[in-house]
Amino acid sequence: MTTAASPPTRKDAARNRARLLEAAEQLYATEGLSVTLKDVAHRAGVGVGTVYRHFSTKDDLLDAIFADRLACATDSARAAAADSDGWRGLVRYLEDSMHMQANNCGLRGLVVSSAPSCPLVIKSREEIAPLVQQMVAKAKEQGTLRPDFDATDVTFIQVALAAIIEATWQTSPGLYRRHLRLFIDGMRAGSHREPPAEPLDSPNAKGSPRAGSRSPTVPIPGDQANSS
Amino acid sequence: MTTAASPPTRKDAARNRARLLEAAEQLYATEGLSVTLKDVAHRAGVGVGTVYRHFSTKDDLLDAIFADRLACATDSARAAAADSDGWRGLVRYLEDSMHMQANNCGLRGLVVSSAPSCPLVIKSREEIAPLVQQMVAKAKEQGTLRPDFDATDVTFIQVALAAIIEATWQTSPGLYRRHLRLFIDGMRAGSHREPPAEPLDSPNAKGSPRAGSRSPTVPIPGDQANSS
DNA sequence: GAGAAAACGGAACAGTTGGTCCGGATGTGG
DNA sequence: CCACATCCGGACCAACTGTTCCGTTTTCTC
Repeated sequence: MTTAASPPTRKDAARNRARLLEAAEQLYATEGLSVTLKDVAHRAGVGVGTVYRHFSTKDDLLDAIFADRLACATDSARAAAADSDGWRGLVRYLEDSMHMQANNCGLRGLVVSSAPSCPLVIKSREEIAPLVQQMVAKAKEQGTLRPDFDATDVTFIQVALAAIIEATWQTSPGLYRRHLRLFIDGMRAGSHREPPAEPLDSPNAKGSPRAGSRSPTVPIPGDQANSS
Repeated sequence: MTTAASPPTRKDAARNRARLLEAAEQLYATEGLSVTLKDVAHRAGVGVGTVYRHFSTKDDLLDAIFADRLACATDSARAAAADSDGWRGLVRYLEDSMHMQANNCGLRGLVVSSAPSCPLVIKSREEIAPLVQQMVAKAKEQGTLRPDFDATDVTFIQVALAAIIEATWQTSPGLYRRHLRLFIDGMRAGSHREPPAEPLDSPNAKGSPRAGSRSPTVPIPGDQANSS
């Protein structure tokens, strides 16, 4: 379909494309998704128009840059799911994925975004989800993961730790591992004392679940149940 | 000092101020800090100029609105610190503070912000910090909190859970309690298996602490230690 | 080389945002 | 009832974003 008459790419075009990719990769990794296309162009030593000649939109550029990172994350999940020890695989996947996020601000932003605009991010999530389910199921069978743990909780742990990394990576890049360990210790079989709330897909996991269970220590003015 | 010739505030001025406060409170609570001053003015039925007549800047407005919320948070911490059972106080403080954040998007944004621009937020943090330290110390003495827990970890738990709330409050407003419980279970004395990383104020809690401990499951291209 | 096709660069555009200004409406005190 | 201080409203400004456009430059082919 696309075999017809691909015009032989010009030398300068190829060079600029490479420069753009490298500049964007560096900038997005260190500065996060908020960097401007003007910044990318400037760093690459080209004009903004050139950026749009190679990438039709900003999301296109992001896709091109983070393709291998996301593939790497999928590989990590695959390897972890293949581990015969479910618990070990799960812990390794968490450590690996958070390690990647700790070293790439842009990747962190992509993973956390609730409504990702890049198709590759969506694809990556769809690929990883069943792998995580495998790990969770295996670890539960083997009795090392607390039985009320849900596969969807893994995503939220990643979101939570990403926020911690975001707040601390400049001053203590490795601090997040401390709280990852805290989460992991809470995931272990036998560490829970009370029945937790319902997992995500439970229909009645909504509203203020504490209502009637006990009154808060102090009145809470912002409480939707009280206000107005 | 301000007793001299306070001009008797005009009726419409007082009315508009009240309208602005109510509109801003509602909007910031439901929409988060990203709402525009134009939105606030429109909702209050006034013009933007009127907003700036009453509040010199956006931060001023935020301070005025969230003053009682922040005071409430401080009260919660005070009450929790007064609990004779350190563990119970700590858990209640976490539950209360997260409950407040779950019901107010704007408050959540203020608490999470790494560089708060509102003076009241800074003041609130300074007041709460020693109270949290009291709870942590007490719970450690009583042997219910794992001894390697640090008072600064409380802040990060709040940041982490705020991110979870941010991602889920629209679809499952109470889901965050599930992960709060996960964290709490990880905080219990006796739940840890390995020595965790150093707390925040440790001088050597930086760099990739995993280096040399073991190689990642898959190569990580974004790793700063590998790249370039 | 010369000429055409392709790529380049950055000014310009549209859409945000927080914040300013001033003519005109509105209360208030005498 | 009226003069005057005060307040109101929204047009306006500056700064920022992603994106488009077009005159100019570079490269490739003959």
